[in-house]
Amino acid sequence: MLRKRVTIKEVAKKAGVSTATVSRVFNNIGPVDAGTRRRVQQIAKRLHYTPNAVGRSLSIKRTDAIGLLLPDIFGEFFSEVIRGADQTAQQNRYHLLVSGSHTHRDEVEAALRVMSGRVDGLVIMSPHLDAQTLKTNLPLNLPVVLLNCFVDGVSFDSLNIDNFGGACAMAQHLVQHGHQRIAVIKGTEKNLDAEERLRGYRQALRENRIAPCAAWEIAGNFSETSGYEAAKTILALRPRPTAIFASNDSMAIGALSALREIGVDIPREIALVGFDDIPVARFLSPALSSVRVSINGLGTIAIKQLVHAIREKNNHTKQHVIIPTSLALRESCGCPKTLQ
Amino acid sequence: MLRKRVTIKEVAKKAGVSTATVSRVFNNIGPVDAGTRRRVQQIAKRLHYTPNAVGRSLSIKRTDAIGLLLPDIFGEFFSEVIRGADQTAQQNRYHLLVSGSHTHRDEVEAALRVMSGRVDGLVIMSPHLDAQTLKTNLPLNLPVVLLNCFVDGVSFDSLNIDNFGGACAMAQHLVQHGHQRIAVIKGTEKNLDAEERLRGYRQALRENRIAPCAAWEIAGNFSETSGYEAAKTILALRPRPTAIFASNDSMAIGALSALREIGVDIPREIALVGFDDIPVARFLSPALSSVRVSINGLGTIAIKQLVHAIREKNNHTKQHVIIPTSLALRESCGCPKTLQ
DNA sequence: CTGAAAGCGCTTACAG
DNA sequence: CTGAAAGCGCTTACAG
Repeated sequence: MLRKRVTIKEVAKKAGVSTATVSRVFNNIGPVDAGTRRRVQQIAKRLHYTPNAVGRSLSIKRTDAIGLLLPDIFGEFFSEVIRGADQTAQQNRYHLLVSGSHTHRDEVEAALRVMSGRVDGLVIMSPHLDAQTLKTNLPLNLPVVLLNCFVDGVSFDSLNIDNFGGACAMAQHLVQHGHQRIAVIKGTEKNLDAEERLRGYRQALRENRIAPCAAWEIAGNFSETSGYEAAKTILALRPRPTAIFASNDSMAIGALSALREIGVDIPREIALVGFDDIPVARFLSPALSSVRVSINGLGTIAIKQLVHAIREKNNHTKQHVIIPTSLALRESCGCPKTLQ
Repeated sequence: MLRKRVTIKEVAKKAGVSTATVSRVFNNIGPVDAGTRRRVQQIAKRLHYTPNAVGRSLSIKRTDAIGLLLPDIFGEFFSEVIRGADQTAQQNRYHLLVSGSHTHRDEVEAALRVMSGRVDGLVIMSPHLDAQTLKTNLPLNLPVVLLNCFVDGVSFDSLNIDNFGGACAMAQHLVQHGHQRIAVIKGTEKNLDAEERLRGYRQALRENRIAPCAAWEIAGNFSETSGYEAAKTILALRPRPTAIFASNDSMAIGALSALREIGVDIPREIALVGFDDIPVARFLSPALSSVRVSINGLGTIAIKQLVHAIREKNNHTKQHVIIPTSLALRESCGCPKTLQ
């Protein structure tokens, strides 16, 4: 039996009051006679009335929700981001709405439009996105924080990982372990994180008078499978590299399984390091050395920036924050076993 | 400079047409003169106009969005669910809105209300939720699919993992390996998955004339840390169990790290198995045996059920689907090394 | 303490 | 091909 959704009107009618009164009851606002209140609540319950958020939002011009736009979601990285963001949103009395898996440009645009009407502000994590696309698809003056995006200008708050610094430090560390032939498994093409990490890697080599070499730079796309494939390619190189720098941990995990399959000893024959330090990294065997980023901190800080922007009605000086990284050194690069 | 959000009215005025025409242009509907269309588009672009989804939704009584309500999000499990759901939603031209980290009952209720107005249907994954709570917090006749929830009755579609069967089969397998003292690390209390898995474990013992023993049933909450703690407790038991059945992989990962820390050989001294078969399980060392569930299949199927419900205006016979499990047998229980 | 009415931003039969 | 007007479900000054 299909019944129409019950609205405030019907409740009002059945209770013999105006919609204004019902609204007051449901928002716990203004003075309402105790008896009236009880009657309205009873009727509402009997009718299974629940206020329609869309009507409400349109009226008050506020949604109390924050949107988080993500690229392809997989692995632990994104659940950590979501977790940090969700917690912080709730602390600030916002609900978090997540939308994911947008790889193609038109998907992103569609998602932007869908989200933009439903939230008071937006955290956007979308690798290749230009300012123009954002401006044409978002309402003027919607508070926005760009997470790991490459967008210049002063229109938006932004938050980035220190990819360059982290990658450079890690590659330096490998050199200090005595490695001279260090292969890198690159991240997704045209992805900002990927590019910066590669740049950091190259910089470290140069600083140590090692010429970067195209043969050592293997394509990858941040997935475990691509790491697996890349490792196989690397193992076939002659002379064989003695260390592998995977541009993220998922690819390092894939590489790890390839190396184990072939029976290569890590770190003795080949050292292996990753980037992100996802929670599972320390539980791998050998425990994976990685560039540590506070992943859920990413979510937390982005939401804090956004909440600030919303409170200021987006009328504030935009902030460009860079999150520092550190090295989590474990067995896979030859450092002593720890569970740091 | 704070400017008000630009609306359809302003575009209409600046373009010298009615709002109806602007609407037609933006929805690519009805006949609009090519010149008029171009003019409207130009003005809209110049003004950075983007249609307000809330106004639209209210008018057409449709949101083209589906909501996914999750409990605490962490680890790979949830990203996999989200991924499956997102993909399937997009295939059906719906946008997926995810809301997570609802543990307390009032948080869940708030989330239900917030979501319910913004979507055309809802997939709800919330371990302990009763039919009454759902009914009072959701609009009558909103299509809902319950994922891994324990709600009786015929009002909602539901989707569950065969937790009992999977756990029973895995415990049987351990017995076949010769284990007589099998400890179990339990999942979160009052969680349906947790209870069913425990029930399956006990059933297997009984079928093999092994008396279930309270000392072997260690508390846990599905997190890595709780698995770590539980393993320490188990190692102190005398006589010591020869196998550990963790109620999910995250806890197995925690247990793994505790065992390695103490220097216990897996599987020789203690066999270890998990549940879920998250992607990283096969990459652990030793590779983790686990009860395999198609996690992203969970998301996929739930969305398919929901889309069907929406199309039928919720006026269909409700379906109760149970997803089967299988055993992914690897090194950690003493089975040969494979990367299946 | 309560209600009539305007308004939030859109869509859509209807009439022209 | 185009517009005036009603309506979607709510909130909120304003008046009483």
